[in-house]
Amino acid sequence: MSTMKDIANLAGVSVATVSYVLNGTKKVSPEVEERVLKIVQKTHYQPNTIAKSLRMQRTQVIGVLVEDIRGMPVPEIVDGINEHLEQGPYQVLLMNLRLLDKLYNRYDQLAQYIDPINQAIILMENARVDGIIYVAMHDRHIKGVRRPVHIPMVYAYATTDEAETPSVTYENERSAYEITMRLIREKHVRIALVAGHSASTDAKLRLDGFMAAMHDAGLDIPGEYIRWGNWEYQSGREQCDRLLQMSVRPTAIFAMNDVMATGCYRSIKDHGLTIPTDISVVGFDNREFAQFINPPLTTVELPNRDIGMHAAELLIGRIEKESVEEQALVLPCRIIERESVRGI
Amino acid sequence: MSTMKDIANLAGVSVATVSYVLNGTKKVSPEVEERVLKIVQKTHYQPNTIAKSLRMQRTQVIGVLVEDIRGMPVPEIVDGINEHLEQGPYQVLLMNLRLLDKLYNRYDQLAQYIDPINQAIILMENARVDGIIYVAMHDRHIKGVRRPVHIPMVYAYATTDEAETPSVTYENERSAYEITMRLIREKHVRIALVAGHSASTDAKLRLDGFMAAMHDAGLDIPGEYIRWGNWEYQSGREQCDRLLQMSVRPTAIFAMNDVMATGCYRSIKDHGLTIPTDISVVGFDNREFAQFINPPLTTVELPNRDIGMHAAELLIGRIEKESVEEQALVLPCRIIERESVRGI
DNA sequence: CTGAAAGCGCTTACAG
DNA sequence: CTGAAAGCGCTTACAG
Repeated sequence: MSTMKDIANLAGVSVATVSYVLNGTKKVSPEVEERVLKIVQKTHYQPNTIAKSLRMQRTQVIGVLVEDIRGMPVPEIVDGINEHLEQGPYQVLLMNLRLLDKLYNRYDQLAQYIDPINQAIILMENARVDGIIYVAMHDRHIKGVRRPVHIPMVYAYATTDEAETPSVTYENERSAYEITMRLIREKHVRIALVAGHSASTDAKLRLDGFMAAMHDAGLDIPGEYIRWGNWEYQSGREQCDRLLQMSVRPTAIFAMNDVMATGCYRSIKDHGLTIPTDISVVGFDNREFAQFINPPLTTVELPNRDIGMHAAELLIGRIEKESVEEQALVLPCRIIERESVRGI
Repeated sequence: MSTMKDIANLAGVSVATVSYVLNGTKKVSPEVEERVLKIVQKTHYQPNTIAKSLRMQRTQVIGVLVEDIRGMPVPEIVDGINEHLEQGPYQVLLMNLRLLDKLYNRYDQLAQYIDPINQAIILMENARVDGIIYVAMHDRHIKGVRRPVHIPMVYAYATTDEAETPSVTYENERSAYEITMRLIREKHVRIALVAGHSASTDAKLRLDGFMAAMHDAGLDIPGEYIRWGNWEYQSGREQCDRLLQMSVRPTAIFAMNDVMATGCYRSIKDHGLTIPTDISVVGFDNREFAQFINPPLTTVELPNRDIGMHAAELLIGRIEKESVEEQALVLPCRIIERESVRGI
């Protein structure tokens, strides 16, 4: 691979001049410029980013640290980051903590993985990334994570109380409120909740939203209508079984995620009932399969790509010091109306 | 951030010596070693990877170029790459071509995106990655892509005729053969095919497997039993509708992917029939939802993570010149037995 | 308008 | 066993 020195020799100029014409950082006479450019073309010269980074003390690389690339919202968030980055010169150094299996349904136990997380951050610092985006798998409050020195960091899909560290999440509680209201507006009164794992922040926020909607509508919630699952299919099915064995059945179920909603579908079918004729069901997440199941599921779409785009935007803003924008963005979700809800 | 020079000054030695103790590249007297290490601890010294890369002429970074991070097999393949890389010192520079929407169901049109692909490869070369893994979204034969200079490249989930360029794919045709045989072993005779988009390599390979199995079993395939869809839900539903309106209906359907299989589910339900009592259905891909639908779908699991792991292994092997292993790996799939098949 | 030179932070022959 | 020095490929004051 040829270097600027090669170009300089061939063109009979100094490397400084080559640098000036390549970067347009200084006026250069047209003849010299043309001479240099011709050689550059001929030799297919390509700059060495590493050398440039060392000299400039910035790499134009941002570190993206994901809890697990397979985690539900993660690819879309990363895609959003990439989309925002398409405008600029930044590249992405990806580190995958691979915590999916380890962390699954253990929302309280991120603490024991703080070491590998911090280790990854140190590696990114050593690689001299210009900034870091931490991409979580759950809407969690993260603490104890290393604060990188001299470079900005932003949290996507999670929050932190680290000062000066922006985060981008979504309207978890409000969306639960809205979709519950959706049911209430259809005149449902006996509405049951199939909740996620009780230790998770998501479950708490969605529970709050549900309760608030019911309260605002003046509706009663029998204690036994609140069924705690663990986000998994099987728990959705089992908790729905319980609901359907009650003497006074609910007419609508809010499952806190689409997977558990699918478990409810199964249970309802097993009981010889039909959705939405006999009972309405709504989910949360708008997983791809929500449109494929029978009947297609009304659910809440998360703004995953927007989370990524905004996280990247906040980070770049800090890197380039243009602005220290709002600290904690909370993006709206969208209710996707399908065929699993019917009025009373 | 402190540098080796700082450490050297504080310890009263040369930077060479600091480098020797940090990397263990030369014997150093125990006293000096201890002195240096103490300073390193105290200052929290961390090496500058960029400087090291420039000097060593290798970055220990591998470029991962994905057609789209949201594409079905991609996160798992990337996860496999990461898993293999956990052993070593390599990091990942991720470039996301974001071709999902552009390329969806346009299997013949990769050619028009060759420019951005090659541009991405050049950027990776400039970043001096030690090697590149190209991760495709479809089992395709890729040509015309730039061959990076001086660094190895391997294709994951696709093949190429570029000489010396290894690829890792899966047993597409053979798996279609196997799952068709699965149906035949259950005494099905009237087996229909809901095929993917006719321009895609996947569809061709799976068709070949299907035909071979039918042929080997001495079974007849009425022309109208071969229904061409386009991989999408709606096409699965429509083609299945056609099948069910025939005077002699099939007793089993092989849908070339799980999404179209789900379309078949819908169609079958609409016709008042039941799976698997009235008709058996099998899919391909083992998408997550295959376990959630009613009844759970028998399908083919792709070795996505293994593809990533092997791709990384092949690449590292070439980078470190340990071996020039087999050129084209083709990994086996696994049939996942669930409840959508019944014997006659 | 152009170039000589310093320097980013490392590693590694080479000399002692 | 230790160190002075060159050099990886760039950018950028500084001088002319």
